[in-house]
Amino acid sequence: MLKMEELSKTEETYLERIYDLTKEKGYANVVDIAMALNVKPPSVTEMLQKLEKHNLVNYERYRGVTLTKKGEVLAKSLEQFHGTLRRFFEILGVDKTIADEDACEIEHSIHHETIEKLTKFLKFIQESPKHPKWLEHFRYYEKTGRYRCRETE
Amino acid sequence: MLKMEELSKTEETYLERIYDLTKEKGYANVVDIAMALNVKPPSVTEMLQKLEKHNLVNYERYRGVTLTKKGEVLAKSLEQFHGTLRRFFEILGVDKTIADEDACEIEHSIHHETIEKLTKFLKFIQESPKHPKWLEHFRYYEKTGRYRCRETE
DNA sequence: TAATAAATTTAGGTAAACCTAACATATAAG
DNA sequence: CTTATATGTTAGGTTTACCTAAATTTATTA
Repeated sequence: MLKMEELSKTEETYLERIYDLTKEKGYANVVDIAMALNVKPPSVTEMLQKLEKHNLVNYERYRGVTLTKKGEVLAKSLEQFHGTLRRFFEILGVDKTIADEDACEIEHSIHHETIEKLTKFLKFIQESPKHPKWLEHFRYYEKTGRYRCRETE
Repeated sequence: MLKMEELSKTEETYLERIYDLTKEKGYANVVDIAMALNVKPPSVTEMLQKLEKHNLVNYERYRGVTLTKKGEVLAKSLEQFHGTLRRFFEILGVDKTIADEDACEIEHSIHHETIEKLTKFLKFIQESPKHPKWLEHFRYYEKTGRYRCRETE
């Protein structure tokens, strides 16, 4: 699997934004990255230089940025896990905006093993033949604190 | 609910360690906190001064530390959520050590709403009359990628 | 009780990630 | 094609959380 240990959480966050912008426009520019991350342009420039050192972006002063192959692979796997987390929180009934924010926070701080188990768990509950009923039961429990069906086993 | 927004993640982490040590020995001292958090004593002293400013600990130079009421209430709720997260990861099949580390990382970075939903979800799956069977099915799915029972609904 | 050892604090320094203000380059408009 | 505006970069500064080395205080023990 990918070695992400060497990247800081912040680097990963920038990488994802660059990936998103690149998907939209074919490249990413400083102002847009800054807006997306709620920071000022000089912070972006600084980070781009660091990302380039790590061979994650192709960066030319005063020109836009694109991801290297390595950067893209990493960004994709980050985004995939971000999605997993977000969907999981939404299933739990967390508000969409908050689910997204929390996914964003968490995706950079947990072990790969946990990511994998969570992904499998989400697939399990989403693809389960019992999925719709099961979810209804949870929603009911969530509101009332009681189990809808009492039959055991 | 508690306003945690004003505390940094690091402050919360120290608070929890102090809480643990206090439960064990009645108070916490600098060396033990430093060991538990894998930092050097001067970092602890610095943080204790900060925690005192926030009225979370009773701190006297060269003497030990104890939590204030405010600090204790906060530490308790942090620890409770830590436990919830850890148990959840363990249910998913994550290794105990990793589950604990990840719980520790996450507990300081997500919204209260998410914490609450997760807690309810954990109660739901743990107290469910179907709990043991349900878990078996997940473990089976986790290993084989297939659902054990095929009956729908 | 004086001397040594252990624990704690202070002083001063580093790295990451941010900022503002000033400067440089690129783009667009006259 | 030159100037005005956009965008991007550099220089230098801040904050947080860490560090080492050098005091200082407390505890131990000879």
